[in-house]
Amino acid sequence: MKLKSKLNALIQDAFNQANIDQTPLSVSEATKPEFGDYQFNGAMALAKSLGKNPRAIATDIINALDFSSLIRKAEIAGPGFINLWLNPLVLADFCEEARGDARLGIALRTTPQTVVVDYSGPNMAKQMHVGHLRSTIIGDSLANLLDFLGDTVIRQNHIGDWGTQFGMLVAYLEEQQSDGDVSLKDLEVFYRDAKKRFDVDANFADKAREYVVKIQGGDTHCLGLWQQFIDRSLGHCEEVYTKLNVKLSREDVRAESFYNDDLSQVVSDLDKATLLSESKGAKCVFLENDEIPVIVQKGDGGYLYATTDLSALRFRAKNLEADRICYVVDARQSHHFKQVFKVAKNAHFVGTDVFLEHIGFGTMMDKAGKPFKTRDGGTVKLVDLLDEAVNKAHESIRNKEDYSLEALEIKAKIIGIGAVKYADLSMNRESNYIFSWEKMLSLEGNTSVYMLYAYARIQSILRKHNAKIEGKMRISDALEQHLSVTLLRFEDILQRASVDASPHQITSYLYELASLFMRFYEQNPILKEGVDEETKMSRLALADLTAKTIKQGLDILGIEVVNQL
RNA sequence: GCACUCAUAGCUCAGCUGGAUAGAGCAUCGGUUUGCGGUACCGAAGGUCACAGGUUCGAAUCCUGUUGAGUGUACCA
Repeated sequence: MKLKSKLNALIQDAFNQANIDQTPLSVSEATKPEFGDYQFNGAMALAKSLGKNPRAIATDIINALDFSSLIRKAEIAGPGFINLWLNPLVLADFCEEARGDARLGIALRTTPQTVVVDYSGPNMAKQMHVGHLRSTIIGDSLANLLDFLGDTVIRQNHIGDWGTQFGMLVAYLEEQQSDGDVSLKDLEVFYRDAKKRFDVDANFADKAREYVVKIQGGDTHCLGLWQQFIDRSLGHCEEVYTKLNVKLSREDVRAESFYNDDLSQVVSDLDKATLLSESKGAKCVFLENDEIPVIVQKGDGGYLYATTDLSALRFRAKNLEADRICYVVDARQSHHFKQVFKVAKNAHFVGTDVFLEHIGFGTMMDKAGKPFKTRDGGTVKLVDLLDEAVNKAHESIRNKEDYSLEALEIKAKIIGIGAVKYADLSMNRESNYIFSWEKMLSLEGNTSVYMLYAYARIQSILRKHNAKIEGKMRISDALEQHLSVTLLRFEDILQRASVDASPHQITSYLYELASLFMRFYEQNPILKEGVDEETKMSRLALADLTAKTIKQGLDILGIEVVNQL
C-alpha cells in the first residue's frame, strides 16, 4: 500500500482547495505516537513565499482537507506542524486487502526497467573469503528487491578467470594430475604451492609463462586444462552460493574471458571516436579534470580491467538492453567506475539515458580499525565463517529431541546463515564496518533470529487456532493502530530501498515491525480465555499479516524462515 | 601533494528529501512468570552529534574552515 502517495495526494487536493499554488512537501512518519500517525511539515516552509503566518497556512490546509476517508483527524502543533491521524476503519480494510493478496497488496511497477546487477565476481584463482560476502549478498538482495517490484532483472557474475596467474595454476594442475586426481579443495593452498613451485623451479616458471600465451592464443590442450580449473573453482563458489541461499547460477556467469575477443575492438572504437591518445607508451583516454588517464592498452599490448569493463558496459547496454546497470563493488573502486562510466558515455557505448550506478560498499575492518587483510594470514575463508555460524545455531535450538537429524540440520542452516546475512545487510552499506565473530554469530537483540522468533510465535498461534480466520478486522487500540500503519508502510519502505539500493532500510523496518508485534503480543491476548470471538479473529488476522510481511521482507533479503525454532 | 568517504551513548550501529525532548542493539542495574513459545516484555542509567564559524523560523543533517581516521592516486583486478 502506498500510504505516503495516498496522503500526499490528499494534501495536494487540500492545497488546490485552499488555492495554494505550490507542490507540497511529502508527508513523513510521525516521530512520536502522540503526534499521530503521519505529519506534514510543509506549512512552515511556505510562510515566507506566501507572506503568511505558518499556523494560519496550516489552518487553511486543514480546513480544505478531506476527512471522509483515510485521514480521520488533523491537528496543528508547535510552529505549524500538521499531525495526521489515520482512520482505523480504512486501515483495517487496507490490511485485509493486503492479507488476502499474494503480493501483500504491493503493486508491480507500471514502467518496469531492465536492470543488470553485477555482483559477487569472485576470482577463480582464489578462495572466497569474508571480503566477498558483501558484494554477494547486497547484490543478491538488490536483485531480489527489484525483481519483486517488477523490474526485469539480469544478474551478472563477472568472475575473474583471465590473466597471467592462470598460466601458473594450469601448469601446476597438469603436473598434479599426472600424480593422481586433484581435488582443488583448498584454492589458497593450491595457489601457494603453485607459487612456491614457480619461484624455485625455473623450468616450471617458463612453462607457466608459455601456458599463459597458449591459453590466450587458443591452444586446445591448455584451454581444456584451464576450463577444468575454472569449472572446479566455480563449483566451490556455487557451494558457497547454495549455503548462502544466493540465487546465482551458471547462467548468470559472464566471465572476464567472455569479453576477451572484443577488447581490441573496444580500443579501435575509442580511437575512431577520437578519444584515444598515447602516453608513456600506453593507449589512454584522458578525461576532463582528471590527471589520471584510463589506460585501455598497456605498452606491451596487453589489455586491462578498464578495457574489459568498457566491453561489458557496451554488451550490457546494447545486447542485454539494460536501462540501469548496477555494479555492487567495493567503494574503493569508485574512481575507477566514475572514469569507466564517463568513457562509456563519451564513446556512446551506452546511451545517455542508461543509468550507470556504482553501488559501493564499505571496507571490512578488523577490531583495531585497520582494513581486514586479504593476504598473509588473518584471512577468514567465507566457508569457515558460514560453517561456524551453522554450528553455533545448531547449539541454540531448543528441544532438539523433537526433530530428526535432517530437520535439525536445515533449521541450523537457516538460523546461522540468516544471522550472518542479517548482520551484514543491516549496516549502511556505504560505511566501513568492523568484522566481529561475536556480532556475526549473535542470536540476540537486533538479529535475524528476533524476526524468526516473532514469525515462529505467530505460526505457533496459527497452528493452535487451526481454523480459518473469518470476520472483519478491527483496529481497537493505539497499539493495533500503530501496528497496522507499520504493516501498510511496507511498500513505501521497499520503494525507498530500491531507489537507494540499501537493504538496511528493509532490516530496520523489519526489526521495528517485529518489535512492535512483540509488544502487541504481550498486551493483546489472542487465544487466551475471555477474548471474544470478533477480537480474536481480528487479532489473528493482524498477526497473520505481520508474519506474511516478515516472511516477504526476509525473502527479499535472501533469508529463509522457520515455523518452529 | 591532490581527490573521495567518514567522525553520533562504554562498544557496535540507525537517524530517509533540514522539523518538535537525537534513537536501537550489546554490556550494566532493576522489574515482569498459574506464558496464545521468557531466544520475550517493561523500566533505569548512559550524549557538548569531533571542533569552530555560517545559512534560517528551525541544523546531527546543508555550506566553509580546522583536527583526526580510512581509501584512491596510469600500465594488477
